[in-house]
Amino acid sequence: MAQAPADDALITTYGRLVEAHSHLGRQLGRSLEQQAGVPQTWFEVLLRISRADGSQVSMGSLAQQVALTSGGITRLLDRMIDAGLVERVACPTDRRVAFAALTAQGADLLERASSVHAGDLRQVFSAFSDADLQTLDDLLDRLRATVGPSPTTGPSLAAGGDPVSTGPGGPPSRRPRDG
Amino acid sequence: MAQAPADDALITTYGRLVEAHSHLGRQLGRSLEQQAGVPQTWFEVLLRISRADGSQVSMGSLAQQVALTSGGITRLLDRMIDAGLVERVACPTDRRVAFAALTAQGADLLERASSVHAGDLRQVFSAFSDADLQTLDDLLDRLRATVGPSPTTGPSLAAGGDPVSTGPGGPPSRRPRDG
DNA sequence: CTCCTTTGGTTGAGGTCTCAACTACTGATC
DNA sequence: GATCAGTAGTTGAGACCTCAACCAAAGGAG
Repeated sequence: MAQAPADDALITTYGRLVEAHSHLGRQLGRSLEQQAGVPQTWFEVLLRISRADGSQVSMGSLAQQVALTSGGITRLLDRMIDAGLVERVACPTDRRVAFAALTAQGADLLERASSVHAGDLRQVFSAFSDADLQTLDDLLDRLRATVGPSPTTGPSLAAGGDPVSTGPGGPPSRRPRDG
Repeated sequence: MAQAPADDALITTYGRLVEAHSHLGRQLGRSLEQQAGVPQTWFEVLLRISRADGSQVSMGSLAQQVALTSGGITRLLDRMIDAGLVERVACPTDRRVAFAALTAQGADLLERASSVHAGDLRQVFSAFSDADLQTLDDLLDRLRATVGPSPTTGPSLAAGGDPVSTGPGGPPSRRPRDG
């Protein structure tokens, strides 16, 4: 385990990121679910759709934004459609493409959930100054930029208009480990 | 969505954190798996065990550190034990407790994987100055601190075993950083 | 010592995701 | 216009996780 202390520090820094995200995510997700009745994944989808240009996004773009594979997004949307929150809209210019759009009910729920989420975040960030937040935004953006969003099986690029950016795709492939 | 722009900004900031984590995580996980043959979850576990006091951790503590429920950690360990990387060690003073410890093979794998991981991280952070890293560490620590470690089904709080960082909650951590 | 509450961990049932194979459609080439 | 490679999305099988019920041991009260 004797590695350069600098490497160790990097690993630890990354560990901080992972922990910050997982702890926050768990807490915020729980709150969202209890107070607004929406799983955090659903909220994420609703938000992305509403922020997209024309309030609709292709499945592929959505998949990238929420870090799911195309297969994953298909089923997630299926469930949300069953719940009456979103609907599939056929693309008029490319019949392969399916857009996701909010229903009135979905938009309504998003609004309520956003309010809850914002409240939670205000608490979480209560000890952060505007400068802190700005710095954090900057660092996270740079971090995000180092690696292109590289999820998915399928789509390659997203259409614009997302809250938190979009970008080119990356290489797939993976080997499962048998147990 | 008539909400205060400040709220909107917070939501977006949090979105950045989520994205930074998910994109990085996916990429690093893939690399780890391809180059070292370890799923990133396993790596995380190996690392936490090795860094724990006495190179052993209780299941509960481990569960918290990797953000899994107790049920989840039980099975994860089962798989890793099957693979010969870790072993369960009975606690001599409390027969309810099971410790996880590395086998020689596990320690070996960890060492190789750490090297891969550190290399990846060096690339990821290549555009970050020492000051940047320090700032990032600080911000993430503060973020982590706003919410206590979340409850995982079962254990309420674990003994010791600070995450992956240098010091337990207290003062903002000092990072040993050298070229 | 016995009862009872609390805590650590494991197990069964159910849910969501990834991977890989497959269908449908587009656009380029001949 | 027919062919073929590439792209968008869906679907089946398998992996992994969470929730909740459960067992075993520890610790305090009577």
